[in-house]
Amino acid sequence: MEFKSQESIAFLLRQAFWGFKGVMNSKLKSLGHDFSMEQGGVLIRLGMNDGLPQNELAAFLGKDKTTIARLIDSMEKSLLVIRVASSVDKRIKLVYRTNKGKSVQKDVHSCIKETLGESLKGVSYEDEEITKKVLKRIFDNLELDKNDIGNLPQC
Amino acid sequence: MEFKSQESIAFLLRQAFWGFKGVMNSKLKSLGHDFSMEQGGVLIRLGMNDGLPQNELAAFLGKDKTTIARLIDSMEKSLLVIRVASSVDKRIKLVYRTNKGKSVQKDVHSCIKETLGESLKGVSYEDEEITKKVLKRIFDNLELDKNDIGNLPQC
DNA sequence: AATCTATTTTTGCATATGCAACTATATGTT
DNA sequence: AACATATAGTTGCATATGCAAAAATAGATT
Repeated sequence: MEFKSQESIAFLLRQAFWGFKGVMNSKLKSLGHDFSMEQGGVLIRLGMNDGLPQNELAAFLGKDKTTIARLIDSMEKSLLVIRVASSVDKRIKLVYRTNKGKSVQKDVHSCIKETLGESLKGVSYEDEEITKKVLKRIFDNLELDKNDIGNLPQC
Repeated sequence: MEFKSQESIAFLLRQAFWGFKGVMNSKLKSLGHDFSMEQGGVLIRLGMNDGLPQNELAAFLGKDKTTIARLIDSMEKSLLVIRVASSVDKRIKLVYRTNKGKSVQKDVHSCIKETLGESLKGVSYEDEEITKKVLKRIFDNLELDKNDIGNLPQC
C-alpha cells in the first residue's frame, strides 16, 4: 500500500484541530476562565443572535443536540447563559447570554483572533483562502455523505 | 468588530474535523466494528512499526499520554492489541497488534481512503497540497506556542 | 549504598461528544 | 375530539480527551 495515512489531510486536520483547541484552552485558562473553547463557541454564536433555541445552536456548531444540551447545562451552572422557555412553543428553550456571558465573550473573541494570528504566521493570504475553501468543501461533501449512509459502497 | 469567527479557519477546521470523524465512525460501525477512528489511528501507526511504547504513540498522534493509556486499555480489552513490558526498561510497555488487530487495521485503512476520496471530491490536486501545507504550518506554529505558554502576550 | 532526578505509565477528576430511547409539546388528519 | 406524526429537549450509556498527582523504574552523583 503506497498510501500513507499520516501524510493525509485527515491526519493533518486532526493535528491542526487539536493543536488549536489546546492552545485556545490554555489561553482561556491563563486569563482565569474555567470554560473551554466549545463553550466559547456558543457565546460567540449568541453574540451574533442572542436568544437562540438549542436546536439552532447545534446545527450551527455542527454538534449533536445532546452535546449542546449538556454544554448549556454547564454554562447555565457557571452563570454564562440562561434558558428561557419560548412563550409561543413550550418545547423550545431559548438561550440568552447573561451579563457575565457577554463580558467573557469578548475575551473568547480576542483569544480566537490571537490564536489565529499565531497559527497562520508565514501563511499567505491566498493560501489561507484556498485552505478555507477546501475545508468548506470537505465539510459539505461529508454532510452529503451522512445523508446517504444507507447505500454506502463497501469500504 | 469586523472579524467573523464563523468564517475563520478555526471554525472551518472544527467543522471539517468533526465531519470526517463522524463519517469514519459511521463507516466503521456499518462494517460491524465497535471501535472508533481514534483506535484506528493507533492500529495504523502500529502497522508502520509494531511494538511501540505508549510514549511514542502519544507523540505521533499528538495526544496526551493519559489519552493513549486509556485508548490502549480499551483496545486491549477488545483484543486488538497487547501490552508487553520491555525487558530492557521495565517502565516501558510496548504495544503490539494482535492478529485481530492486524486484520481490522486493513478495514480502517480502506475506510480512511474511501472517506478521503469522498471528502475531497471537486478539490484540485494543487489546492489539496496547499491545504496540507497550511495545516502542517498551523500545527507547527501552535506547537511552538505551547512551549512558550509562560510569556504569552495578553490576549 | 543512598539519594536525588528523570522518565514511563497509571489514577483521580473534569469536560466534550454522540447514539438510542424517552418525555413533552405541537401539528395534521380523520 | 381523537389519534397519528413530527419536533425540541432530556436522560442513560459509552467513548475520547487532558491536567495534576502518584507509582514504578532507571540513571546519575555523591
